[in-house]
Amino acid sequence: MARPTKEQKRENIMLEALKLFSKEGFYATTIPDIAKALNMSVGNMYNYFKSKDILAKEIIKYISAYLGKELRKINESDISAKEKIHAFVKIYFEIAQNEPEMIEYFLRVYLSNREVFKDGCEGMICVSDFVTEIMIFFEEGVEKGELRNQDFFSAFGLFMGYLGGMVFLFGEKILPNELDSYVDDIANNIYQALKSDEN
Amino acid sequence: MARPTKEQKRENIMLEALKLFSKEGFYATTIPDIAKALNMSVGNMYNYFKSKDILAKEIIKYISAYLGKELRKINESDISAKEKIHAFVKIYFEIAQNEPEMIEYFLRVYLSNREVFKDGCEGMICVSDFVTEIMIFFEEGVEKGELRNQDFFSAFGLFMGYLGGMVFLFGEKILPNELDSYVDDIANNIYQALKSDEN
Amino acid sequence: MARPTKEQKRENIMLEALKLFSKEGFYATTIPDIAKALNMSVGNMYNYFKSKDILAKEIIKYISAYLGKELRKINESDISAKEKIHAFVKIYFEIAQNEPEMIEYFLRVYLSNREVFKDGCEGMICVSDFVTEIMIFFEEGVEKGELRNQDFFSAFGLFMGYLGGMVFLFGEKILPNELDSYVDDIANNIYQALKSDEN
Amino acid sequence: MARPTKEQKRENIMLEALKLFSKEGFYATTIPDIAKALNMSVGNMYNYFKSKDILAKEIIKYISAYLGKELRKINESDISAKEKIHAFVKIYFEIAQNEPEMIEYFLRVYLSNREVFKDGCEGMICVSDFVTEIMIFFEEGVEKGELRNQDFFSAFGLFMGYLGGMVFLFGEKILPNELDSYVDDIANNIYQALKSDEN
DNA sequence: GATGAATGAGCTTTCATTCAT
DNA sequence: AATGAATGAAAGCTCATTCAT
Repeated sequence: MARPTKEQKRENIMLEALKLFSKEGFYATTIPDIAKALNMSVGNMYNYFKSKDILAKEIIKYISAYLGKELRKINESDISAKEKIHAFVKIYFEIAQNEPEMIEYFLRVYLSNREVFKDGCEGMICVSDFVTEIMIFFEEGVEKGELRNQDFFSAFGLFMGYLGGMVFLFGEKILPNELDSYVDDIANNIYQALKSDEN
Repeated sequence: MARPTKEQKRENIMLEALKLFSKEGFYATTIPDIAKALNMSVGNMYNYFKSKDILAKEIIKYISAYLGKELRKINESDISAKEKIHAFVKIYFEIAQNEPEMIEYFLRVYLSNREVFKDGCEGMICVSDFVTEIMIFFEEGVEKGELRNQDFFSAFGLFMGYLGGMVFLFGEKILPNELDSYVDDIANNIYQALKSDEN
Repeated sequence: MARPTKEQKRENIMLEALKLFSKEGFYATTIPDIAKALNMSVGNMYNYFKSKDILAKEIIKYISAYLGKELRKINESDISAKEKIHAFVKIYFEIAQNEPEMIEYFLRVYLSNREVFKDGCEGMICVSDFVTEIMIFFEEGVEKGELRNQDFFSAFGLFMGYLGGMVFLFGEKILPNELDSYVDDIANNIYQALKSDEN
Repeated sequence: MARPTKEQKRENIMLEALKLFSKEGFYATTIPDIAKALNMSVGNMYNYFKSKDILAKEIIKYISAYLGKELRKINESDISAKEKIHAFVKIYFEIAQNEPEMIEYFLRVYLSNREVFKDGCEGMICVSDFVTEIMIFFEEGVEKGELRNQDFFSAFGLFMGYLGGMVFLFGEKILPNELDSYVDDIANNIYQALKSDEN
């Protein structure tokens, strides 16, 4: 078996840290915890990421790129805005169910620990890949007359807040059913909220 | 001037801690920070709250009760579901704008630091006052035929996620306008999503 | 026995740290070392000095004030410059012999670890009490015609370098005799170097 | 271009380390720092010097040999003790001005970090080349009746302490003028202090 | 000889909590 | 109730040194 490259090791570390940060919290996860989970020495961790904060920032960029790529696929497909919303919700919940760490990290680490991301992730710098795709979806929908022309942030907040809220409830084990059983309802709710009056 | 009662002092401490926790983060705020802001000794703080975690839990209950009371007023008023939604959004954004600590605490301290609230605030125990009112609103709306009879959590997630998301964007200074300028749009979006098909 | 005041404790810590720093070196002495020598917890040390660097800076100021006070006594006495030089050398060597830490600290910690004293002790800020007295001595001697009017730094370098060098040799156990046996020779050498031509 | 011999590489490393140790301090300079400055791997450094301490000791020997050689030239020239003192001071200050690392290393690394040089450089073992020349100068001067017959260490301390002190003041940027402008004053001061009474 | 990833002990510093007064 | 000095475990991080390649 070939030895992993430095880049692969970096990714390994990010994935493990992602898991721990999202599950235990950023502050409750120590560098030794991460190192131990990776069977790696503490000192060596610092050969890959110069600080815990930098590691956290790299992870959110990684997630944003990952989610952004998924959304781009949907944006590029030749379907209606309504169908795209459904596809968005579906993929989002699939990820939340199968790789919950990513969404949890977004909600519980990135959105919450402002002090950590203050320097270097101002505004939406570190999640631009992801946000950009939402923006593209929305603007194309408006252009084609499928969506109502409202303030982008109203629409964005609806999307992300709604989905995030559901995943949060899921993570808290408050939801009585599996996430995917909500896809239709929620996609519909979002569509009702965003569609142009003509539809 | 009468000496404050023990209960009043407790509230004072909670309000100050609320401010600091929401602004600086739970972990970035130390007990000495809170004590200093209150002109109080560290040791004495522990006469009122036995630990930092307990303080954090008391605060979320306090907020839930406060917000719940506001919502109850709306629920008890004799207006349509559509108007209630508008009133909800309005009061929520007003609070977020004038006393942002409460909502910020909800989003950034309570929702994010699971490890802190794990014991004692499982599920929705510590926010039940608030959640209950949303539930009442929703069920009455459905009963009266104003709202579509969908899964409660779909509706709840929409409400709380959407509003939370907007306040988050506001807190990040990403929103180009003041929060109140979004009230109509958002109330409308929510209503479109929740209303019964007959309307 | 009365409990020591906070100021007395600060002084205690400085004296102990002074001893250790000068004997073992600044970097080879750890905060736990100092705490243990004082029967004190590591954490409590930080209630008195916010960092190791700050502690080091406070110590040099303390030493400078202490030595400055000794020199002032001599400056204020009504004796000739030649006698003052002798008294200077004598007291300096006495201190070096009885409380060697002070002079050693000056030579081995303060003069050597520039990186530590960079911020806050630029130039002679932290040793001004001491340097000022040397300056007064020199200028008065010149004024009275007892000393040659040469560049102050030539004279200062002679004084401090010479005495420092001797103490250094003593500390290294290179000197075959006790320090005080050199007092006459050295005082004489300095006087020969500084005296005005008329004498 | 011929490949450098192992000995040349060793010297290269010493010169670079000398520069860094004297500028940044022994403890503030890491082995990776030195390796990077040399475009060399950390591991390979250890093929030339078995430890950081050993490197430091080799450097002081190197400096002592270098300075000793300069002094020998003066000692071997056919000039008076007074002229030799002047030549000593001149060359010392020239080196301090043009290659300040050497003298700085002597003052700030060797003299200060006793713990590092403890084993292997006791007494004057590692600086004997240099000290020997001072000794030769002094003894010849006494023999020829040019210098007063006093304790060698009094004279040595004067020499090295004085010059060291001046270089230190220079390094601290406290001196108002360039070092060479002090040569005459200082050489004269030293001569006045050491000359035999007959002169 | 040369590389640089890996090790791990040990450092400075923080902070929730306790407790003598 | 009130004080704040004291505790000590634990964190993030560094770095001399080793070693497989």
